[in-house]
Amino acid sequence: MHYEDLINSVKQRRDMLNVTQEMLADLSGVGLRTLKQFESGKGNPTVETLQKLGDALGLELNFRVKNLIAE
Amino acid sequence: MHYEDLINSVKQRRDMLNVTQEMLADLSGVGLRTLKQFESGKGNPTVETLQKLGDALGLELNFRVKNLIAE
DNA sequence: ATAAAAAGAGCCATGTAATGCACTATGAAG
DNA sequence: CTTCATAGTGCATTACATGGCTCTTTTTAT
Repeated sequence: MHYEDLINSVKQRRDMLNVTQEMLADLSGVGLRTLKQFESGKGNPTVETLQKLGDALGLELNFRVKNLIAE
Repeated sequence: MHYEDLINSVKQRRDMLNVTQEMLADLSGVGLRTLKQFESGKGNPTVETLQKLGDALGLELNFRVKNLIAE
């Protein structure tokens, strides 16, 4: 999963739940500015930021073994 | 997946591949100091750092929808 | 027991993530 | 076209992640 996929996971999930950036910022405890930067692809967030967002959205961050065959 | 699970994913995978911290630091392009901090649970790495480590170990970072029932 | 390898920690400099505030851009509804 | 909600950007500040160096601790092998 590339970085953009992480971004899209958050965006899509947020849209699916009908939550605005402002609401998600409040719910997750992540600053609105930080969330905006993340979603617009500008940042290099820390794992803590990702986990806060994930927690608020019911997503969990994990490492998966890559499938080398079906890239 | 909690933060410790991310750490353990890297440690276990590194051990499985018989790679030292020093080797992984070189392979991934992550500083040895940073890797040591991460594995010893001290840090709050950026997603870039996690992805570099993942790339070198054949792991990919992703968001999964949480299963609320079987926590 | 001891030596070598690997892992962890302190110190420090540099870069940048996080954040608030104010402003702009985009988009939808009237 | 205007208005309102939502999303994106510039700027400045603070906090901390990164990474090299050195030293200590732990683990492993002989």
